[in-house]
Amino acid sequence: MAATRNTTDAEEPTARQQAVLDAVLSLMVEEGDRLTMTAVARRASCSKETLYKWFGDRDGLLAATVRWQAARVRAGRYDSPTLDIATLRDSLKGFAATWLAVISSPTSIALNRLAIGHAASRKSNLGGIVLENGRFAIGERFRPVLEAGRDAGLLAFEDSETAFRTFFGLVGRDVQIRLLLGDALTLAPDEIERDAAQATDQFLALYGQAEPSTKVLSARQA
Amino acid sequence: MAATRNTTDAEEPTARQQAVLDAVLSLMVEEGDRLTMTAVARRASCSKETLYKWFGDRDGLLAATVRWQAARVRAGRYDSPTLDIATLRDSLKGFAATWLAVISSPTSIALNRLAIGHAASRKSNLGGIVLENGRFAIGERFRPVLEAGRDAGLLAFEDSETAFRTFFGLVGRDVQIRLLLGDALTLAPDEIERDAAQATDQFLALYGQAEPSTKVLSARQA
DNA sequence: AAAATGCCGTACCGTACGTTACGGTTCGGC
DNA sequence: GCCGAACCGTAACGTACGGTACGGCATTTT
Repeated sequence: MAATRNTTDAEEPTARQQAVLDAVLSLMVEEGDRLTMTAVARRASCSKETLYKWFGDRDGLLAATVRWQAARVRAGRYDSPTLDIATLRDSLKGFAATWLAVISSPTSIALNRLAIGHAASRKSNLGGIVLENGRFAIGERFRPVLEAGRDAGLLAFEDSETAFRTFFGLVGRDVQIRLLLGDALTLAPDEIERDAAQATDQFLALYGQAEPSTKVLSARQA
Repeated sequence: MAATRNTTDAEEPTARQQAVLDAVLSLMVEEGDRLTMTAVARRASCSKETLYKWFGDRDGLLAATVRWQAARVRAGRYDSPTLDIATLRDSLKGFAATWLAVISSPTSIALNRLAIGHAASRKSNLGGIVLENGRFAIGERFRPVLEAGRDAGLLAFEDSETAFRTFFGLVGRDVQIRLLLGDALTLAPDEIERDAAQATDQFLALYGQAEPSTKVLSARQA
């Protein structure tokens, strides 16, 4: 209900158009707010007239950019949710690490800032598109993993959505809001791995079926 | 390090100025992006010249508004962290419920959207002010509660900051980002109570010293 | 070869908004 | 009753930016 447009109602952009959208992304990361149509045209070496012909108006360009970036992020796959605890843990940890890497990337930060600023106005919900391709998309891909874990007797929960929201909170904590507000928080790859592992252990301590006492202890450390 | 200005470097605004800042807040909630100086002057029944004399420029007005709202939210007190488990649980749950109520309030949403949009530009970090008075302020007030719990042998953790960040994640989950992006998520007071209780139980299951097996089970349900 | 199409670069228009300036009004002090 | 300060309401200015129009060049089509 949060998004009115799905992600497939527009055909794939041409190579030249993809170059334009990449220019928008780079400009967004570098200049943040100063994302002006003139600047996009200059960066992409195209005319404003072309921008308007291809994307309709500024909001259309931004929406196309969001979808373009979403298609790129959606690359990761997480099938084969096999049945032993080690594999499940790896799947969870992989999810967590991927998600942390995404939300801490400059592109994601700039994109979310833009969408949030847009949500303040009314028109053309970029926020809905971002939600649909970010938070909700990952939840949708996460559900089969959780339910396979439950079917294998490794996890116990009533509602997979609720369980996922807990995992989401354990993984993200205050990272996204701090980055969005401009905090100079940096996440090195090894930190991401460590935080992902901790969140996974904590999640398994809460929802795992196996004897969790040792997991609880290990989950207590940073 | 996230904020360059503290919250006490400006004297208390006069009653008339507070009325102006309240006008800014109400306008922010209603109009979102369309927060124009002319609109503020009209809403507050004052002249633009007065706005500029009192607050310097638009950013000064916004910064004063953020500080004014922060001073209002900071009202809640959480002392007397006594030593039994029931009181500790109540303190945690009270914290969680207050925080959920804050981040889901229209004022907080509008304020954070504004600050995040501002963080995209460079000048005058509203984001830092919001962080300092929101996320970091509550963490600072939370620390004594956690450490009292540890001193009483009820909690086990090495770093109180890390423990708090876990609690933060368990409480907030995806609520704030969804609301900021415009999702039509509503939190009724009884839902807040329930979610706060669940997050508290989950946190105690992870960090509590007492036998956690029953807590783990109760924390599994939504 | 000529016409057409697609696109770049740039100049231009209209508007929204931050900021300033100014005339008129209220009010406390003498 | 008068003065000056503070403040309201509004008009005016400058700029930034979304959107449009147009001339020129290259590639394709007929």
